[in-house]
Order: sequence, then C-alpha cells, then structure tokens
Amino acid sequence: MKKYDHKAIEKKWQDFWNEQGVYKANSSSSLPKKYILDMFPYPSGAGLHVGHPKGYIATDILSRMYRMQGFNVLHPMGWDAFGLPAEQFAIKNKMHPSIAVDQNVATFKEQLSIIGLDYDWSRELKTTDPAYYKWTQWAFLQMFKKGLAFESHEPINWCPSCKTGLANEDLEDGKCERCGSEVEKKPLRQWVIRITDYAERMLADLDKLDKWPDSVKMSQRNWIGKSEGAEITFQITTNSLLKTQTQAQPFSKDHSSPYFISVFTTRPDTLFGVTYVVLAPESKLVFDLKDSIQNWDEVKNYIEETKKKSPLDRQKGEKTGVELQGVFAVNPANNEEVPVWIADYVLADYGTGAVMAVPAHDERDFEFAKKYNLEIRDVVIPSIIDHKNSHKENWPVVERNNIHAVVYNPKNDSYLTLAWKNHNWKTIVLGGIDEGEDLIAAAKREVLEETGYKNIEFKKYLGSPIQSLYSADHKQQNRIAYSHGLYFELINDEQEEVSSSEKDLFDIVWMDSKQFIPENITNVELPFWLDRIKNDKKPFVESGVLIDSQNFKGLTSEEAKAKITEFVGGKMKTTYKLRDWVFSRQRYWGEPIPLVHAGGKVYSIPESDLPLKLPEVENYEPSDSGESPLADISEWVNVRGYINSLGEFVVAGKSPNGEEIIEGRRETNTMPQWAGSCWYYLRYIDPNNSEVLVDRNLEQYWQPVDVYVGGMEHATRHLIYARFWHKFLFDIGVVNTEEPFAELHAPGLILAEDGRKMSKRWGNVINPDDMVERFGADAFRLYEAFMGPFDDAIAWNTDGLVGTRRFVERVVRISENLVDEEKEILTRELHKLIKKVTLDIPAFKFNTAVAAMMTFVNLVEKEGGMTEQSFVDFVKILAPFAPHITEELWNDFIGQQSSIHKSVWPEFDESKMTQDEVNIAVQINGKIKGSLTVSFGASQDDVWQKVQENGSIARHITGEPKKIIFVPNKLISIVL
RNA sequence: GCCGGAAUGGCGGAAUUGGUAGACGCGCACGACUCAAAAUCGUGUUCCGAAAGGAGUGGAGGUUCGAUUCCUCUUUCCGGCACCA
Repeated sequence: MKKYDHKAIEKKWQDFWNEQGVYKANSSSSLPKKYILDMFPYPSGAGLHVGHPKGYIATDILSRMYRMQGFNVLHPMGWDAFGLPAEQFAIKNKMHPSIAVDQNVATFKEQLSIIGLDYDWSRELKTTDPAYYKWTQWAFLQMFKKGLAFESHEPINWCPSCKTGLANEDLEDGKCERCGSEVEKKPLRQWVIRITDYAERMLADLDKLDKWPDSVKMSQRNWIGKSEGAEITFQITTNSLLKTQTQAQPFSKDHSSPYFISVFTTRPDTLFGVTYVVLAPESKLVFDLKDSIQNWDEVKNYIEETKKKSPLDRQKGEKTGVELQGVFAVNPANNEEVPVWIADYVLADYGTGAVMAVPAHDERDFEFAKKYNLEIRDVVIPSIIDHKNSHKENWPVVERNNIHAVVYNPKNDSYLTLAWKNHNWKTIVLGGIDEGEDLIAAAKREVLEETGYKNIEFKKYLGSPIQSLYSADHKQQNRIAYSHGLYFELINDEQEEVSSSEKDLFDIVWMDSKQFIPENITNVELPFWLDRIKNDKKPFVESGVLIDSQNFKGLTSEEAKAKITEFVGGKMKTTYKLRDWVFSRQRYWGEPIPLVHAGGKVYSIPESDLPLKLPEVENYEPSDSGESPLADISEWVNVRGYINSLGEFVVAGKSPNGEEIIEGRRETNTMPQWAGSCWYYLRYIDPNNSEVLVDRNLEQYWQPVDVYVGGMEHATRHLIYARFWHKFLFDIGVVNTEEPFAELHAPGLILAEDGRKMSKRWGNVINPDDMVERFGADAFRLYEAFMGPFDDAIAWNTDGLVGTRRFVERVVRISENLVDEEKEILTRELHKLIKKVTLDIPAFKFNTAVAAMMTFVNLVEKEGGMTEQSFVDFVKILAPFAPHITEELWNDFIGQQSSIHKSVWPEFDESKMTQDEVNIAVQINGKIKGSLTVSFGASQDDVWQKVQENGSIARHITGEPKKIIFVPNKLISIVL
C-alpha cells in the first residue's frame, strides 16, 4: 500500500459492502443467531454529534465479531419519526412533517454510513410508514378489545406550551420534559392503557434480567414503586351524627354518599397512634360533607387555592391544610374520634386519596402535626437486643419497667457512671419503679441510693421508653426491659453515705463527656439517650415494638401489621406508584387511534381497514381546546357506517345484511411518540410481512434481542412501555418470549471538550463528519472505543484522535515490513492478544481491547516485524474496530478476494501462551525490594536461593526469616 | 431525604480469587530529520530527592506477610427517585 488515503479507502469499501450485501441477515439459516440492536434514533434536524455513534460503534464491533465467529447476525436500524419535534419543525418551515422526516432521515443515514456501520439496510423501518403503524394500531386494537385500553376523563398533566396531555413518565421535576414548561392538571377526555395490570409481572421479571445493569433495574423498581400495606376504613361522624357508608375515592369517580374514609397505609401497626385523618383537597367526600363542615367557607377557599397551584408548587414549600370542623373520623382500633383535615400533601391519585396520620411515626405527618399543633402519640418504640448479654435458653423471662438516669455535671463536663466490680460493666444509674412512684421520683431515689448525690435537677424526659432484651446474669433471668430515660444535671457535690451493700457492687465514676460514648457504656440504650439529649424530638419511622396499643402491646411491628389489620376488618393491599399510561396526545403527528364514537359508545374499526392513515390537513397547529387538529377535518372525522357482527364499526354507505346505517365520529386523539418504539425490534425480524405483525417462527428464531444498546434516559419510559407491550403480545400469542431484551448496555454520555453537555446553546458541538473527514472513519471509531469505559461519561478530546490515527498508520507500516520469521515472544503475545480481544468485546471493554492492540503493535515494531501469517490474524481481530483499513490490507495486500468481515475469526491457543521465564517480585517485610527473573514454575527453594545470591536484594535481609510466603510465578515475600 | 455509582499522575484511563500501582493514549520535555515550521520518528515523563532512599490510588481507622482491591467510619462528586402514606 502506498499511502494511507482514508477517504479513498473508505468510500471504496463502503460501496463494495453495499454491492455484496455483506451485512444482510439470513432469514432461513440453521446457524446460531445473534440479534444486536441499537435504540433507533429520532431523526431530528440537527443531525448527529459525536456522542451519538458511541453506542452504534459498540454494536457494530460486537456484530462484526459475531459474524466472523460464524453467527447469523441481525443488526438493523430504523427511525422513530412520529412526535412533536418533527411536527414543530414542519410548522416552522411550512412543510409536511413526513417530508421533514425524510430529509432528516437522509442526513442521519449519510452520517451513519460514512462511519462504516454494518447495518442491514434491507430491513430499515420508519414508525411513520403506514405499513409499519398499521401494526401499532393493530396492537392497540387488541388492547382495546381486551379492555386494557379505556377512555377516561381524569385530570391529567397538560403542557400549556406543547398543548397536549402528557403521561407521568413525560415529566421531569414536574415540568414538561420536552419544553420545560410547568404542567397543569387539566381534566381531559383521553385514552389510557391499563399498564398497572402488568406492574407485578414487570417487577418480578426484572429478576430474570441478569444481564441488565443494576442501575436500570433499580430505576424500574423505583418507578413501579410497589408498596404493600393495608386498606383501613374509618367511619365518619359529624356533629349532625350522620353515619352511612362510602369510600373516599379519587374525586371524579362516582360513589354514593355518606360516609366512610378508606385509607391506605403501609404501617397498620401504628394504627393506635393515629391522631387525625387527611383527605386530598380534590376529594369529593369533602363536598358530600359540606353541610356538616362548620368552616365551609375556609375549606372551599383552600380547595380553590389548591386548584390554582401547579403540581410543582404543591410539592414545594411547607405543607398546608385546613381542618374540616365538625367532622370526625372514628379510629376503628379504639373507637376514638379524631379530627379530619384536607391537605395538599395528600395526593388524590395514589392509594385511596386519604391517609391516616401518625405523626409520631411518619415524617410528613410529623411536620404537619408540628405546624398545626396536632397530637403526637408514640405507639412504636425501638427494640434492642443486647448481643453481648443475649437471652439464655431455659431462663425465665421477666418484664421490667426501668428508669435510666443520665446525670450530667456541667462544671467539669462529665457524666455519672457506675463501674461494676464483679462484672465487666460500665453503666449509668438505673433501677426499678416503686408502686405509686413517678419516673422523676424513681430516678432521683436511685441516684441517691446508688451514688449518694442529693442535689440533681430534672431537665427533660428522653422520649418514649426503649425496649431491650438482655440476660440478667446475676439473677439468671432473661429480661424484657422498658427503659425510660431521664436527663438530670448535678447542682452540687453534696453527697450522702452510700450503703455498704451498694459500695461492694460498683465504684462511682464521673466519666468525661468525650469518653461517654456507646462503645464504653454497657447500656445498649445509650445511643438513643445521647441523641435525644442533643436533638429535638423526631418521628421514629422504623419498625419496633408496640406500646399503648391495647392487646397488641409488645408485638413487633411486623407481627402487628396483619393482626391489627384483621382486628379492624381492613384488608392487606398492594399499591404501585406506576400509573396507567395516558396514551392520547392532542397533536397531529402521531398514529391515529383506530376507533369510532357512535351513539355514546366506542367501536373498533375492522382490522381489515388498517392502517387508518393520517389524513392530510391544512393546519398542524394544536389548539387550546384539548382537541387535536384532526378534529377540524370533518370529511375524515365524520363517518357513516354500520356495526358488524363482531361489534366493529364498518365505514360504509350501505350494509350487507341490512344493519342500520349510523353516524359516527372518529377518535381524533393520536398516539404518543412512545407507541411506535414499543415493538419495532420485532418488525426488523420480518419487516415486510403484511399478514401478521411478525412471523411466529422467525420471532422464535431471532428473539430475544441478545444485546440492546441505548441511553440511560430510556431506563424508565421506553423500557417500561416496551416490556409491557411485549408481555401483552406474549399474552395474545404473537410472541414466544416474555422479555424482549436479554442484555442491556447504556453508553456513557460524551461531554464536550469544556466538560459541559454538547449543545447548540453552548456552541460546543462536535460533528462526527468533521472527525471522519480529518482523521478517517477507522481512527474515529477506534477513538470512541478507546476513550474510556463504555458506560462512563467522558469529555471529548479531539487531540486524542491523533493517537488512534497514528496507530492505524503503524499497522499500515507493519504491513510493509513483514518478515519470514518472527520472534517467539510475538507469537506468544499475539495469542494472548487474540484471547483478550475475543473476551473484551462481548464484555463491552473496548477500551482495553484497543489498548492491548496498541501495546502489541509497539512490541512488533520493537521486535523487528512479524510474519504474514501472524499479521493476518492480527488484522482480523482489528477488523471490527477499523473495518476499512483492515479490508484494504486483507484484499490489496494479502490478496484475498472476499470481505475480511466474512472471514473466520482467529482461535487462540493456550499452549502457545506459555513462557519459559517469568519476572517475580521480592518483598521483604511487606515492601517490594526488587524483582528476579526465574524459570517458569520455579520452586520456593530455588527462588529463595536466588534471592540470597542477589546482592542488592539480599542486603536487606538481616537475620533469619520468620516466614516465607511464596506465590508461584508471582512473588516471594520474606518476613523477618 | 431515599436508592444507586464513582474518587488513581498535568489529562482520559489501566490493574479481579488481595500479590511489582500508573498499561495504553493525550499532553509535556529533550533529541533526530528540516534553512525553518508542521508532520513523522526516537528517548524520557507519579511525587519528593543529586543519590541512597522515601511517600503515594479522596480522608481516618482496621484485617493481612502484603490492600486501588476486603471491613468500619467519613468527605466530595455524578446519576435516578422524590410529600407515593
């Protein structure tokens, strides 16, 4: 090869690959398959920046290696082209969105092709193609028929700028993810998919996805947000004593009046600590109770104010609320009447839209109770097992009520402790409570009896008691103690004589405050006392044991949950944060929803009428009315037809069997952008099938996707929707698999050279075309693979491309200086290299694979060149990374006729990796003092002999070794 | 606040059953080539020190003959979720 002219080489081979169809997947092959998939892009007008190809290059490398290893590889690409940006682009440039999409697709495709990616373009698809969205509509109809898609009028998130409703998943910090406007809640007729029916399966099946990153699985778990608890009903009493039944439901759901409140709680064990009940301000129950609410004006006012706030405002700032005066809820556990409030911290659309408030054991209730001076009642206390003095078998269990007196001497900053003589104990003053004695009296008495101090001043109670389980060795008892902490300060040193029996037991020690820490004190309660001396009361939100809960006293939280729920006639219930999928958008550029409204009912259109094509319109502008632009096209919207025997609305002028011809109106909402991407990976398998969504046998062969690569930003949305859609298709027998994507990788972001995100706004965007132009596609690809770990965010550095460009040139230089015989070390290193590259690629460790190849090339130059035979193997393993230059070397220089990318991947031979001599480290007292070259597999004695013979190392050895640690072929460590 | 992840030279990073920290690349310095520059090639490059030697993987402890790797505590940064009862 004369000169490395990357432009000529790249164009030549890209054309060759296209003509030869090198990358076409075979639909009828008996070979094992690999399905390698990129998340298909949204072809925006801006084109690609250098961050985008990172994932594409990774799948390209992977699929090229698998192809050479003899797999039938499917590596397709397509376009996710419905959605707002294309529509906005079209509005701005006064062109049809489909034309804008085609232009952008052409740009993207050109950008991808110059990088030399190995897509099978014969399977290219586009979500906006009617032949494609026919099947998106088809799947929706199946959901509709199964009752999974339903019409709703609930208020939803509405973006006033994009003028469309949004799903929960489309929000970012309560704002529209696309334009950043604050969303409003707006009641709107819409289509919703009952995705929550699949919540449990989507959650459970995450456990099977062992090749997904934990972070993505975590996000999904978080998003699904399963919580198990109980639904408990509180009867309402009012001053008019009207008592009947209903449930507090999210406000727009109809229910007949009066009057119960049903709450959802994960902590039924705290039921005895309920001091008030809170309804969401939207609760319809409030209006039902209007006549009983004495401060109705105030309440109504609050509800109005809340409505005006954006969802984001409601989250920010202090909690607010209003009491419904004259209305009470009856705690079913103890029949106590507690006040009822409405407050904006209670969400209408989660659980039952009402909560029982237990301020002692819930942060939010606590904050609210503090603000409005509501009662805080402790019913769960910490329970500690003293592991150093744990319960002994067969000893009797004795329950005790104790006081713990923490006595502080402010004069010398110390605490009063007892050092026990016959036990290894250091304790604070503690003891029992006598009949009729209050806690302070008991504590003062114990301090006096045990230490003689007469003048101590009570400062404060240290909160609720603490349960501890320990063994009292001196009494041979297992104790369950309830200890009440009290805090005192010493007024003066005046002391009484302590009785001799007490004196024999312990010494009195004033312990410096720095020493007064849990490690030095036997009482396991001490961390709590110290915390409560210093800090204000906080809610105890963990599990513990129950107090002040009638018969349930002493049970653990876990035991009490089911028992209390049962006792009050509640039922255990599971709730999810995941909401049903708001599936309609009030915009033009989306898949039409293939339904017809007629006579107050909704009908599917026949499947044979699919695709229902998007009509041409004059104006794509959205309206404020919550109607899509489609509503204005009366010739499309208004239809006449009849209901066939399947209950479908057939658009027709006459009916075949005398069915009545009726007027209908098409659904004018369109589907969200996410619809088309829910199943595109199935269509690549069988892209031109007009009979079914995907041929079942082909699906069986190709599914699941073996490796799926795409951005973390889709961790919850796309990957939730697609998993749901796939499971639905499984349920109706379209696919054989329950999960679509076996392995998932998310490329780390490539930041701009200034460390910020690449953005037009910052003017720091780097274009891949320029890089390919300057350095060549191969150097560009190598750099993206080499720059760092695949998942990490890394700043771009154009200078770095110089390194990979030099590397490619060195490879060319080596090809010009092949030798007849190479040094043994090169053969050995080549086999190690083949092994490393073969293992690194599927592990997505492209950076270390490239580094190893660079190291090898350095070595070849140093060792005077390699043989043609070795060079061929080297070029093959480089081929997935640098497909153009390797093809050139393979064909022009080596003289092959076919593509290197169809050649056979080299095998590595372990037996060729063995070496005669190894370098082993010598440590003396744990410090490296030098290294020795010894024969491979040398024994400890041999090595020790050599160490002693080596002057510069031996001089560190003074005296006889106590111990020698020997790791064969690695190191010898001498301990003196 | 909760849940994840990370922290190593001037920079990106490498190092897995705990065994010679800094591979590879960038940058930098010096040298070769050149009238000169660029490009290219070669040599060197963790820090302190002339050297011997010593220190060193965010910080503090611990386990070990030996710790970037394991344990405890802690700081900072990034990501996700966030009034979800």
